[in-house]
Amino acid sequence: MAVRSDKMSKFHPSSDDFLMEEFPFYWVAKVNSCYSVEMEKTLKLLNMDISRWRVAVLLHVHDEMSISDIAEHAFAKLPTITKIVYRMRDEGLVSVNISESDGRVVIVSLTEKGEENIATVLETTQKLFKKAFKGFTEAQIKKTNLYLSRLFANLSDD
Amino acid sequence: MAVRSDKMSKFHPSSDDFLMEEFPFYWVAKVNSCYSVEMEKTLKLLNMDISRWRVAVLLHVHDEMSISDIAEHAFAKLPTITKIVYRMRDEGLVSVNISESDGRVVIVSLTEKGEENIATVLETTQKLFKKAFKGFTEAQIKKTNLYLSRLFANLSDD
DNA sequence: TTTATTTAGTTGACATTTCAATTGAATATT
DNA sequence: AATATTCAATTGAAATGTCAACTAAATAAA
Repeated sequence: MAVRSDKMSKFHPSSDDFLMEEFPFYWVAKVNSCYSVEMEKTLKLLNMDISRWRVAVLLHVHDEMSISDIAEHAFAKLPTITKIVYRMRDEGLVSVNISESDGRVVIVSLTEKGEENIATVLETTQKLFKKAFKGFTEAQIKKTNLYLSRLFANLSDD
Repeated sequence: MAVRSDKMSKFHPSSDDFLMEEFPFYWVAKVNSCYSVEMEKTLKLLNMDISRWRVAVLLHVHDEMSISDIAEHAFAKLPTITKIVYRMRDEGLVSVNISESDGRVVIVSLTEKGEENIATVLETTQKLFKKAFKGFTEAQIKKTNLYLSRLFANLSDD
């Protein structure tokens, strides 16, 4: 037990022998940032950004979502998504309708223009994803997902 | 070759059998977001936020850094870091000096108050890190770091 | 049925982030 | 030495994200 906590201590920023490069959350932030920057390069050509992209790809996969569904899966707060959605509506990328079964709920879906737009983005970013996973086996990608999902589960466990 | 690209295709958002939960960058963003939210809870008690924390922990580890060094390691743009640094200076957390060897360079370091502050944060966030790594062996943490660092290397490789 | 509570979303004020343009120091070129 | 170029950092304007307070619909409690 003493040995185990000794070995593990270096992963905590308070430790004397702590190294940033050993800290998973450093790498998570670094990869996330780098991925965002690379995506932005492609998205800028289509007057999109990471926020619009996240919303659009969710709608591409799920067809119809409420504002709070989107907020949950796009990792942003409700007011943030509200504003992104109406920005995207003003740009003709999504359509916005009130749910028939529940008058409080706003249903968002991609317009034709939105679908075309995301198709272009997906086509263009293919190369990026290929490059990102270069040298990874299927098993390694799955393991990456597994470790990350476990970190997430641990963090959100109360 | 055909088999391999078939197996790998589901990790690309353009694929028909794509699932968000199989997409590493989805998990990266999710973990990053959840980590940030949890950290903010602790940091708020000390009038800090993620930005100040990132700068402070870098200075805690490296003692002295230029603005652009900080920008590079804190994953933010130069103007962003400039403003965070002077905000932190106004709050008495860091001191700011012009480099003696190069008049363009601004050297930033933690003040005593800044060090005290980060010590408190580190103490308080110990629990969070313990929780996050619960069930992880040392080897698994290292593997997580390895996979993430490989994703990063691939992404930033041109 | 009336009232209270919960839930989904919106709005305005505010802090923060970013881009584009700029300053000024250091280096390279002529 | 004079000029041009590059580099580090700063600034103001514009866009974005978030909190707190609010509206309105749905549900629960009285």
